[in-house]
Formats: sequence, structure tokens, C-alpha cells
Amino acid sequence: MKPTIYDVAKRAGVGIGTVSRVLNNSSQITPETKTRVLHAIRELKYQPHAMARGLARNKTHMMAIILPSFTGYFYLELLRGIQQEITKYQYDMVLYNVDNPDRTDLFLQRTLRERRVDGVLLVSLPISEKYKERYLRAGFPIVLVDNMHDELDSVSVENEQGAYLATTHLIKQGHSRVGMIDAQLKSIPAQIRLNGYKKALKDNHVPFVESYLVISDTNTDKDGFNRQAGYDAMKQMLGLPDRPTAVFISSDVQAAGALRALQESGLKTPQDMAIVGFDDIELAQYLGLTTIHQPLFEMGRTAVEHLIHMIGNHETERLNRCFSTHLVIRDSCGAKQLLNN
Amino acid sequence: MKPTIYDVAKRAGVGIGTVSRVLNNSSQITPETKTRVLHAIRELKYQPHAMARGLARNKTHMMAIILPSFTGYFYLELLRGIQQEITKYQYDMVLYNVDNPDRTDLFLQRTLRERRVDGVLLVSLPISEKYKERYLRAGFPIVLVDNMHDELDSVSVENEQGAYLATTHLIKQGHSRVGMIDAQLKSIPAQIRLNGYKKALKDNHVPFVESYLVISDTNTDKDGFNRQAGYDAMKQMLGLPDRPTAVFISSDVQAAGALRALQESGLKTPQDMAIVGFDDIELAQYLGLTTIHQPLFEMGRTAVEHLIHMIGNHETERLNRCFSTHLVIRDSCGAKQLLNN
DNA sequence: GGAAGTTCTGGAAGCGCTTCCAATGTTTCC
DNA sequence: GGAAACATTGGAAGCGCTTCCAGAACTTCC
Repeated sequence: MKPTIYDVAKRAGVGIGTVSRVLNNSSQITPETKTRVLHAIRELKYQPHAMARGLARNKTHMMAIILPSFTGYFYLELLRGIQQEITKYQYDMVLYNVDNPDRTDLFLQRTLRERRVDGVLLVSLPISEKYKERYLRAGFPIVLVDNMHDELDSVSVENEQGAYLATTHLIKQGHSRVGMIDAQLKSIPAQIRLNGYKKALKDNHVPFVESYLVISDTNTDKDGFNRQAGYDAMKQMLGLPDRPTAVFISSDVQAAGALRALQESGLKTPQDMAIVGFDDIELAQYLGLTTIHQPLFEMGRTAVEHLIHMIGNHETERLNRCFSTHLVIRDSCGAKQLLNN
Repeated sequence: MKPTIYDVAKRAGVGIGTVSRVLNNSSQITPETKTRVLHAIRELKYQPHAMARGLARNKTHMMAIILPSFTGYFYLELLRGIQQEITKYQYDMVLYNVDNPDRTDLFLQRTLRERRVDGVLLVSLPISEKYKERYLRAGFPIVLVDNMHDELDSVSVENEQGAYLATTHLIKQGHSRVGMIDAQLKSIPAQIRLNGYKKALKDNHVPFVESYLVISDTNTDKDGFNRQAGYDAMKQMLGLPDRPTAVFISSDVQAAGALRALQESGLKTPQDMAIVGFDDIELAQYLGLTTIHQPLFEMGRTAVEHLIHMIGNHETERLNRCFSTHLVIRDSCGAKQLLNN
């Protein structure tokens, strides 16, 4: 059987309290005693039982990461950032994968009640009024990532500014018919990106044309942030009279589908249709896609850092960090060719 | 404060033992009593404390997934399979990300001693002799994924057969100078894939040419399974006298780099150089890369299923499941064009 | 020299559960 | 009618830790 703290105490000829104190290097202990205990620990290859410790302390040293089905480039990068910071603080991460956003509450309930984790990172998922209240009331640490909230801590990205950047860039390339392919508007980022698009049009005195905004509803998986939706939307856009010569697409995955549609129709990018995506996922490099970069790694790091701070200190100032985006110019927007001239 | 089992017991007018039994629906309990307890539970919104339960049962209902820096398409798909199965069994997954394979032991030690998890899935990482012994001795459930072992349970893929398939396919397309771009040979899969390649050459009476095997050592990140290594290797291959007209590349990420190199050199795929990759990561679709598909999702599922079985039953028969691969024909090998004729 | 601190240490109590044992009530069977 | 078997329940003990309290061993100070 695994050695317990009692075995260590006996071996070192001290009390269990002393062993515990050495383990948590709390209060002053004679260097000599400490060495003895440390010796015994090493000899027995003792390591504290995580559950027992958790129960006694009411702290688990784990945090939950709740995110939508994480099979996306987007989340990989975010997870990398989270990972790095979490390791630094010697925390463990428990991953909860939500395939249906409506079921988010289920996980929020579990994490709150079961007390398996010390805090929660809720990624790209909305929190219901009910659970917002519960978390606040319980003072249970939670940080929203890729999401904003008036009453909760959050780390997000300036979606509007990003969309604005993308659209403005296309207009600056000389396009006057600039369309947008968006995801389902029930998604908050989709809404905000649309706002940015509209604002850019307005600021540049380009009229907003209703039919130039295409949202495919053939495939609403992941709120329309998927390849097929982008493909379908582009097909639809190509059928438009006086179709746009440039399009801002609300995500890179959709853009990948759109590019495919263009290719199939024998159209060239950027000559026949200039494109700017959003997210700067790894794929964008391969496709030569001009896109909006979000500092995902940094966001992950920041979120974890703040969450751990919240776990340690009961009263912390609320954090609502909003990272800004930047444009990454590749081949799909036509700006590079211009540079070469 | 959160309600405990005592609160529930008091409210329902029963003993804590009874509540516990209802919770674990063990032994017989009068339906009437059961209803009363269930009522009390609902009224108090009671949920058992995971740590306390874990301590008492010596079971955590969590499993560790130890994998190399998981920022790869490869692991996403695997994780999806793991995820699905784990959810089915109501387990939680704790992710441990190992950036340096040499540090694997550190995590193996923690999981074994801290008893934070009931079992371990060790993905794509070698296990040292020392820890193999320890795990066996402790009877601690562990399943290797994407790895084989004589004495431990494992779920892997037929790398040799896959490489054989790929190489044979290229030869069948009429190529007589078929090269291979491999990763670092210290990686076991890289070795085995090389074997498959050689075997295919031999079986088809194509001589093995030493210089046609290119392994870039400019970038050995992830044992050479990276984009840059593929790019460099292809550049090198293009400089060869009587260079190959077809190449089997040991991973899709490397193939992506190789394609880039070809493109830069103004060469066309598959006309000037036919290519078959390995892994069938999502990117392969976008690139039109012919490749070897591994049933990653299924592997993840199987591994979890077996691990849970091991956790439940002390003595289980050893599982050494080896999934077979299949060829996915896309544009990069030239077979499609043939079909069209 | 002894009261009053100070420093270090031992171990009981308690964290919230499961599980075992004993107790009580109920039925069955001769 | 009573012994034996069975069904149901209550609650103590124990899982392995932390923490608090009290005691022991030294110092310090008048």
C-alpha cells in the first residue's frame, strides 16, 4: 500500500503535524527536523494523496476548462496558452467539452456543486442569467474567455475593431462592392463582426447593400462557423447580380469553404474576388489567406493568470480585458500584388 | 454553505447511511424511503462532494491523458474520440501536456502517486522501463495510445502496413524512382514507416536507393514531424541527380511543407512529383493530399473503453489492438487523373 | 530564581463521504 | 408460538490530509 503521512511521521520519529508542516513549508521548523522529515519522505517515496488534501483544504488545485467541441484550430492555440500558464502554477486542467451550447449549464452546475475544481474558464460559451447569479452568490471564481459580460470577469477580443480593419482594408484596395459572409446572428461574435463591417462601410462612404450580406443557413453547426456554410454562402453570393468583388468572411474555416467554391467556379482569388477572413488559424497560412489575427495564446495565458489570482484572493477587482486584433496580409486580398508592382 | 449528506439525512428524517445508499442505489431500500430522500436531495439541491467521495472510495472518476504538446491536428481527432467515450462513462479527463518527452516520467510519477486519477492514457510517448515496472507492480491501469508494448495494454496503428500501402500505390502509378521523406529515426513510427517503405520497394522489385531517403535535420522539433522539416527535405530532394518522380512522406504536416517547396520551385503536383502523405489530418483535405488515414477517433474511443474496463476489473486480459490504415486518394498522387481518362 | 514570552512540536478534531456492523422489524416455516 | 431467515435502517469508523490547541522546551527579563 502507498505510504501515508503516518508512515512518514513514524519513520522520521515526529508527529503527523510536523510532517504536514514540512510539506506545506508553513511556520518555522528546526532545520534539523525538516531534514529528517524530508529524508523519510524520500525514502518512502511519499507523495500526498491529492483527494485527502483537497478534502481537508477545500481546494483541489484543478481548474475546469469548459469549451465547445474543441476540435478546432482556434481552440488549440488558446489551449496552448492556457496550458503554459497552468503548468507554471502547478494546476491541473480538467477539460469539459460541450457539444451543444444549451447544455453549458449542466457543466456549470457540476463544477459549482461537486467542487472538483477551484475555478472555471468558460470559453466561447454564453452563461445563463441563472448561473451567473449562482456563481456570483457563491463567489466561485469564473472567467469568461472569448466573451464579454457586465458582471463577470472576462478576456475577449475586439471583434468589432477586427471586422472594421478587415473591411477597411478591402475598401482601401479599391473595391466598392464589398460583401460579407457571416455566421448565424445568434452568435454574439457574428453580430459584433457585422457591426464592425457596417461601421467600416459607413466611415468610408460605401453604402450597405442588404443582399451583399450572406448568411448560409444550410449548415448551422457551430453557429455557422464551419466550412460548408462558407462554401454555400459563397455559391449564393456568386449568383448575385452585380456581385461583390471583395468579401469579408467572419471566420477562416468559412473562408476555406468559400475559396473552394470560388475554385470550383473557375474564379481566381484575389483577381475575381478578394477575401479577408477572421481568426488566423494555422490553415490560413497554408491557404495564403489574408485574415485578422487574434492573440489567442496570450488570451489563454491571461485568463488563467487572472483566474488563479481570483482563486487566491477572495476580493479581486473585476477584469474585462479586451485584446486588440491585427491584420495579417497574405495572398487572398490582393494587397501583396500591389506591393510587388 | 453547501449542504452535506447530513443535511439531507436530517431533512428526509433518515440516517446518512440511507442517503448514501440512495445516492449509489445500492442494496434494497423501500421505495417510499427512497422517494423521501430523493425529495430532500432535490429540495436542498444537494450534490455529493467529489473529493470526499473520492477519498472514501479511493476512486476519483477521472483519468489522465498524457500527450505531447497537443497542438496538432492529429491529437484533436484523437481527443474527440477520447472525449466522446469518456463522457459516456461520466468520467472527467485531466490533460497533461508534455513538451519534452524526457519529462514524461514526471507526469507518470504524479499520476501514480497522487492518485488524482483512476487511470492513464499515455499518448504517443515512450514509457521508461522504470515506470513500466512501477505501474505493473501497482496494478495501476494504463493504456498506451499510438505506441506498442510487450507488457502493457496498447492501442496503435499499423504503421508499416500504411507505409507499404502508400509506397505500393505510387509504384502502381508507374513510378520507378520513388523516394521517401522521413522524420527523425529515433521516433519509432518513423522507423516503422521506413520499414514499410522498404518492404514495398522490395516486393515490387524496385531497388532501394540510399539518396532517395531524405531526412531533414535542420528542424527536429517533434522528431521532425513538422512543416519546416518537410520543406527542407523536399528542397534537398529536388537537388538530387535523377531525382525521384514520386515521394512517400511520413506525415501530412511534412507533406504540406514539401508541397510548398515544390510550388516555390515551379513544379506541379502530381505531374512533376507525385506525393502521398500519412495521417489524414484535416489539412490534407484542403491541400488535396493523398494520404494514409488512421482511425484516430476510433482509437481514442477504444483506448478509453478499455481503460475504463481495466479500472473496473482488476484482472483483465491484455489488449494490444492495432488498427489498420487505408489509403485516401486525392489529387497529389496522380491516380485521380488516371481515373478520369 | 521564577514569571512571562517565544519557538517548536504532537496529535485530536474535522473535512464529507462510503461501508461495515449491529439493531430493529417482518416474514417464513416447522 | 417461537426460532430462523430476511429486509431495511442507523450510525460509528475510517479514508489521508490540514489545522488548531495545548504542552514542552528554551529564552528573556526583572
